Amino acid sequence: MEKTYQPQTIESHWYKIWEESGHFKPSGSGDPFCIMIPPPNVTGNLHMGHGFQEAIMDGLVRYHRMKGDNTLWQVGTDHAGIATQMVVERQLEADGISRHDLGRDQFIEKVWQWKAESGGNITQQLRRLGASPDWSRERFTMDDGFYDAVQEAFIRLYDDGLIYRGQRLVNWDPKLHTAISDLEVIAEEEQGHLWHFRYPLSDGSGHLVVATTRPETMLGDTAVAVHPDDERYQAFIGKTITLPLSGREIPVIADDYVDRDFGSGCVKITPAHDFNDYDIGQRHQLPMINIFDRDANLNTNVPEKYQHMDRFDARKMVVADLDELGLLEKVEAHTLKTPRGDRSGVVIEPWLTDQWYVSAKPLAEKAIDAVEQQAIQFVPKQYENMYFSWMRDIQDWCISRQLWWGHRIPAWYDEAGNIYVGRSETDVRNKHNLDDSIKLRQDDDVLDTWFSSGLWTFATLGWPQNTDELKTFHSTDVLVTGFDIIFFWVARMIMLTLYFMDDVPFKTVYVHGLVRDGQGQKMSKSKGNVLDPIDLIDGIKLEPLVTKRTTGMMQPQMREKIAKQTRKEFPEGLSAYGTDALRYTFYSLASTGRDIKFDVGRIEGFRNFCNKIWNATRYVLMNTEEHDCGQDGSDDYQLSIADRWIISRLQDAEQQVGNGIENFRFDLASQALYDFVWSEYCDWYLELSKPILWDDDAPAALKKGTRRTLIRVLETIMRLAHPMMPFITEEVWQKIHTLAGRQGETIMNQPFPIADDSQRDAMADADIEWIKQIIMGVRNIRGEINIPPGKLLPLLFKNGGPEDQRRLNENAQYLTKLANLESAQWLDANAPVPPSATALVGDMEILVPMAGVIDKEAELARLNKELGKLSKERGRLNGKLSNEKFIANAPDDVVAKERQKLSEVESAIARLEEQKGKIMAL
RNA sequence: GGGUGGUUAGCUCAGUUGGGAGAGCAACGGCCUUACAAGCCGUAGGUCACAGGUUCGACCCCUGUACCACCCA
Repeated sequence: MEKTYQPQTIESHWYKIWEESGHFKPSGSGDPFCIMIPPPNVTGNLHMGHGFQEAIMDGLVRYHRMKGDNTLWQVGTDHAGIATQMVVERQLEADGISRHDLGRDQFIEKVWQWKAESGGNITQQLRRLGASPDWSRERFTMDDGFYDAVQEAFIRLYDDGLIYRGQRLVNWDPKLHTAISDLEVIAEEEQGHLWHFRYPLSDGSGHLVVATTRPETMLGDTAVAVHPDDERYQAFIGKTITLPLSGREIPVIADDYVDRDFGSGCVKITPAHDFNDYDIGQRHQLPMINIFDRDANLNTNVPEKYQHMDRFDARKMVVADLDELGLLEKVEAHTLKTPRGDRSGVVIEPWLTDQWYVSAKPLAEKAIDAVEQQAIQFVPKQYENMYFSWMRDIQDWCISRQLWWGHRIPAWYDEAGNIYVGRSETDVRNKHNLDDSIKLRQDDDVLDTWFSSGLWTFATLGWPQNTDELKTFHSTDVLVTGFDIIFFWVARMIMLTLYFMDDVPFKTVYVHGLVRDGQGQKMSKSKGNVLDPIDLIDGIKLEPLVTKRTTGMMQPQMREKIAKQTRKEFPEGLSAYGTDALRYTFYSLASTGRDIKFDVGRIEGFRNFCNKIWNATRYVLMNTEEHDCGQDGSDDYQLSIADRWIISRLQDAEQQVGNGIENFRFDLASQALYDFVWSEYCDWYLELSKPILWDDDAPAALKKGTRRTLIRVLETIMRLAHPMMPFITEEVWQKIHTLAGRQGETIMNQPFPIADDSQRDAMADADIEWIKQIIMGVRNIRGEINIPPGKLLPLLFKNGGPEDQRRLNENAQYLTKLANLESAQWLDANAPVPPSATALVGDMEILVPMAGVIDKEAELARLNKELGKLSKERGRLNGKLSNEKFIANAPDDVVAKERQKLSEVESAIARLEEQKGKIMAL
């Protein structure tokens, strides 16, 4: 074996073998367990969020596979309407072609071509993370079967009266010319202004001052609103305003939506261009005046001088014109949340259009019930509140998009505008007895991508056919996802699945936090703080990293700052940490919080952990290969106290790791494993094995027992760790499993270790604890008073009981080796004691004679430090025990425990004081 | 404005019926000791955000405040 762990040489090797051997497919036996991957965007590249999510899912899937479950991890990608269409349009643009030049059919052809060439990027990256989904079942939301399922779903919902066409305000992207969902609108704080305008009353009795952040929309105002209880404006309610510039007469209305303390307390109402104003407009039956065209330029509903102007130019002109009329009262700087399209970056307009909607209320009722009845559970639980609050106030869902790439809406119109929904034009004609004399035209729009991904859990399993897979694996077990898409995806999956399957899509939703950088900042291209999981696996030099972070930026002026910051943070670039270390870092961060701060310092620690495992394996192999370690199942071996101890501790580790995974606490599982491997198996057990293996006089049966334990515990650790670190565990397991008496092709389908309480051994635990106490006591003396580590020391034992004496007799060889002793000698009660440095193990004193090695002052300092700690503890205990109420009220066992502690502390103080006196007297 | 989560060692985070504050990294001192210097040994470091309350006893339960983050309006 190499002397250090080299991840890159083993990862691709094992992944290829796993995939080719079909180990990712369901076994066909055992309880079904199924996870659906949240389908990544086909245009996407792997980011840290995917990395985290994949690590969790793969951990769960590998765990269940090892437990013997019939495990399916369904994989696939999402066609991502806007994103994909934009990618292809940009490519065409480079050749000077627009999609309109090509026409719809040819453009879609181009998209499929692009998908064939570049659409597999993200799935290749998933493989690098060690993900083990069943690739043979990979689906795409636009593939034929899925397309049919989506059409079917639309038609059924329409026929059942749950889909309708209507005119509403939508989030309109004036650049991409489509409605977009709330999820695709990013509202970020930007610096703007608050303009205060005087709106003259029609009766000439004065004016009202309205404040607005969007002056241009005043051309579409149809009212001014005040709060009904606002004393300042009572007299104005019911009067009218003559709207400047357009001269329209509009009413002053009262509505308690108005915030009296914001601006002047008077609000202009523009129902066609603001969501809140729309609601007010509905309540007061106000007319809606649409003043924008599809580019968000002003249309012909405004005075001629503003027509066809860009909205921002119009803003300037409106302000200037009002100023000139003496109607501009003041302008204040104002921070506001500006909605922008996350794809286009332009300001989104609320805009009145004809769209298709799903009636959400009837679907939501059952979806709320399912969570209330615990048919679906959220982990952590508090996300259920988020879900409920959204569900109980749900709005109808706009599902049409003005794009070409996507699931085309299966609706046809005749020339009179009648709507017919069906599987095809022929189907529609048959269904409604329409002959060829009636011209039909299919709706141009496609469906929201979330509509299709809402069917993901069952359409991937073959719905609408009632396939075996559907029967076996639906409903699925766990959905792993970020809280940011609870509304947009999770909630909609629940609604649609209940509707079509009369069943929940999944039983548990594990909601994880957002992966941020080490400072807690959201990772984003524009901030230049993005880490690519692949770079953490393979490593990247500084210059390529800088280049990567500074190319293709929306704001080139940031380039220098980002370059500087990157050079400062990663002067050496990033090391190649390997997949297992990356995954382990994710697990260690997978607690219940909402932010996952990814600190590069931590991944290094876990790469070192991999190296630790690697080197422990080297040690074990050196001592077991070519030896009888019971691999044939023979039982002529004897277990040492250390063997019994590590086996006992292993049960604890197995239990904690298993519990952690079952409860989605991968942080606790990974921590328990780390502690066991490093702090118990490596730090103590491997060291304790040496005195036996290196002792030529040790009995063969004892050596065999030690070898057997070394290899078998290591083999068990590999199985315990496999779900979290698949590669190194497979590599090591392949080298060691026959020595541990195991057979099999891969660790992937070996049994996951289950704790066995009969293997716990309280006596071994106590004896080893005693040994550790002594060794640590000697090491403390050594370290504190500067005795060279190589110096062999004589050690005396004083004032111990029979149990101490037994332990010393049985375990002297461990003490000698691990504490580097020259001798270990039991002192009788009245034997003379040389001046010594002392440590306490219970009532027993261990003594290192000072002659020649120990500095008097240093030892006094050490004793004083120890005494300081003890007397502080004594004060605390005395205070507690002299409190009568404590004695009266606390449970007896607690009181007894505190008394016991006090007596131990007092005895320790007495001994150390005595010791101190002796040393001072020297 | 409404809601949710958070505030524990210099940093990133654990702490599960209220009963002796922990880990990793960083720091300091000492070590190439035949698995591992990506290591070993030792040490130091915390009014558990703040203020009240309940309790014999509070990091933990209750109330309020401050700050941070996110969601909704």
